Amino acid sequence: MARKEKYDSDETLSRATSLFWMQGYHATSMKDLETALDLGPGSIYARFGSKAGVFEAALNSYAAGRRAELEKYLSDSETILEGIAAYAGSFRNLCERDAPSVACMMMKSVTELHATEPKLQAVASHLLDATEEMFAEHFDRARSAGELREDSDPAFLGAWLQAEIMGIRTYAQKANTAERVSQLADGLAERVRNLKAV
Amino acid sequence: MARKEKYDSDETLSRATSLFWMQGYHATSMKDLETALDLGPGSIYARFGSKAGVFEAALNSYAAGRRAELEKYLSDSETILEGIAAYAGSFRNLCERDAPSVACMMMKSVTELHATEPKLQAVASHLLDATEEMFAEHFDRARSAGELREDSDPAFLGAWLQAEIMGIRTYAQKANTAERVSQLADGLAERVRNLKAV
DNA sequence: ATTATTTTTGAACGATCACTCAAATGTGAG
DNA sequence: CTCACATTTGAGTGATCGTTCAAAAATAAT
Repeated sequence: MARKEKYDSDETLSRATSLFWMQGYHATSMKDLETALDLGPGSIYARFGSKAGVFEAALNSYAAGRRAELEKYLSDSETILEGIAAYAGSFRNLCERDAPSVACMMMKSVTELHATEPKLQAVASHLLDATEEMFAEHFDRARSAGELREDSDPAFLGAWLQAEIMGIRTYAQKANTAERVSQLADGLAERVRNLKAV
Repeated sequence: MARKEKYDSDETLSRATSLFWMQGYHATSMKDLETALDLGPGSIYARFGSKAGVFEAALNSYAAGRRAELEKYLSDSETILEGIAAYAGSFRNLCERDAPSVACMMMKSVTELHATEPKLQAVASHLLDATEEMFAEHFDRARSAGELREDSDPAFLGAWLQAEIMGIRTYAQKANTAERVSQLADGLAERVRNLKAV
């Protein structure tokens, strides 16, 4: 029974994510989504309920992708601290990536939607909190493993790392910043490594 | 000859700036502007030419305000480096301010408009560059005055400071971050002070 | 084949979008 | 008082906004 979905739902969602990530919420119209997803408005509303619903799903999918990214750096590194540092340093080539935007989608959303779409802004805010929490947990594990100085504050370091990354990614939105971005990312990675216990 | 303008042009511009700063470019409609400025569409188009024209004027006005702000901290401080540090530290109460947005308007614009309004994005990008340049010049003056270590790179420090501030201001867009923001701003001010020559 | 169920299609809705322009209004010089 | 002119007013432009929904199409069980 039942007709097949025209496209795999993951593929559909990832196209929506690209579009929203690139253009933001308000600048992306349903028409844009219809052409990008190659679906009629009815199909989109049947699956997501509203434009805001598509956005929320896209944002969650984006966050999951970023989570996986960090995990990869951690599992590829000898120590936890080195994993975090490698992740931080990975932003050195931010400007050369062919992503929909150099800025993080959660970050873009939390600033764009603050005054106009409080519910969606809250979703983005919570996802960023979860990311910060994740950073903090890894710092905490590193401390337990004796990699970090005893007087380190993992919760603060989580907030600090998130703010640092936000800074670099926002700075990278300016024109001709590739070189500086590399320097900034290198500097950040070094500061993370300098947290190491003596 | 000629009828008087209904309002002082500075007042008009500052209201437009508040609105765009708060809501961003795409989420702000001409209707919004008409009510906020208490002006008909004809008047607005006569003065600014287009919605983009209003935005550009608002952005320039915003940038001038920020420039003045930094100058104030510098003239109130004994040394140049201390002035910069005081400015950096001033973001400790970012969340308590009653500004239209905790995030910087240039920063919001450069991320929001990248894909959809390249001309306006370029305006924001250039204004941010001018700000970075201003930071760099002050660092350079500080170095010449012997306040900074000889091996300091003022141009890099300008970029670094801008990215740091961007990070804190974006982080502050999340909910319940007032305390963390204070810690981050204090930390930044301290790092600036640590640039001092030994 | 028929039926039940799911999905797609796309025309259409009222609201709002950025913007235009002719007419009204106010102002100071002569 | 009159006239020249800058400015405001606000109705109206066509286009696009997010959304709805009835009808068509596709699938799988009976």
